[in-house]
Amino acid sequence: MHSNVHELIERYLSVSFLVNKKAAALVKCELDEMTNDQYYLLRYMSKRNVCTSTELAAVFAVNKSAITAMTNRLVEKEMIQRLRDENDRRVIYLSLTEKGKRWLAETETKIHHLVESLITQFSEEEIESFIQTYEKLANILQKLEETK
Amino acid sequence: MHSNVHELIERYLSVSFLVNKKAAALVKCELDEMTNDQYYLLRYMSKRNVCTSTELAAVFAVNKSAITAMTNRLVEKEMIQRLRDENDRRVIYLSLTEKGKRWLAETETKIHHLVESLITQFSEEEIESFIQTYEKLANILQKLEETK
DNA sequence: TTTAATAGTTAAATAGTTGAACTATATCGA
DNA sequence: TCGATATAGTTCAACTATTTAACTATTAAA
Repeated sequence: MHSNVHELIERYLSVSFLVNKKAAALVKCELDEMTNDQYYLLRYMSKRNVCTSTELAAVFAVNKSAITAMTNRLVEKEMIQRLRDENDRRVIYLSLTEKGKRWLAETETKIHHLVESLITQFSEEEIESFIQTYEKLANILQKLEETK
Repeated sequence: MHSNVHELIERYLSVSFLVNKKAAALVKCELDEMTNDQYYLLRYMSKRNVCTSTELAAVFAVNKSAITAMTNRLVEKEMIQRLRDENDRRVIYLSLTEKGKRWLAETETKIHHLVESLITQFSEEEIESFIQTYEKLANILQKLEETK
């Protein structure tokens, strides 16, 4: 039983590494002139509608200065815009521009086709339970962070 | 049924992104003076015992010049060494030094404890079937690459 | 034996990241 | 109300990771 846990951990480390790298490479092929991080940033911002640097730093698990650099590049590309809060002038809201929304919509279509071609090779039950476990793991990681 | 697939894809994209970022941040905490990529590189090389730049480039899904840069840094840190093949003088074999082996062994212990604390929150059956699906996905991605 | 292919490196450019120091603004307690 | 403290975000220097194109060296193939 104990050595089994050890083996499961090894398998998990190897497979998660491999899938991450290969999936990132596939996603990248669909992103003309944009990077994977830029895609995920726009994707997250689009879901939240509006958000702040501090929030992004927490979600991406990086320093705020990394977010400043990334958002600067996205502002230059006219994909997002900054808007200062008039009540609390420390905070700056980030949101997608029309160009950013257009690009994201087109890209999401491509990425969905890509993921669909992979996901449909599994039964619906298998994928459903896979994602459920994955989401449990995400929750555990989220809570772990909150306790620190 | 069809809109369900769409939703599954969305859930997969969100959860895989989140887990990747949070897990990478946790792994990083255990790696003093080394980066996540450097850890995974040493880990892979250790499993293969000896390998080449070309092989690493394929596994990491990056250009060979990226591997040259990464291995240069690891040679500087005395974690790996280069050895030219005497039969085919184009190829250079990469392998861990004693220092590299020592560091990796210590680090693997830490990472295993980390993953164990997460993995043991699931039943053995749940983890087993999760990893099995994950491995199927890895195989699909591997084959997809080979056909290209 | 010229020509192809293969293995790896170099160099310039760009993206992502950290950590420390910084500006500006808001909040809180005496 | 004022002075200390906290919060939001930026700047800068240093570094890692990556790509693309041009390159060297070596091997294989016509």
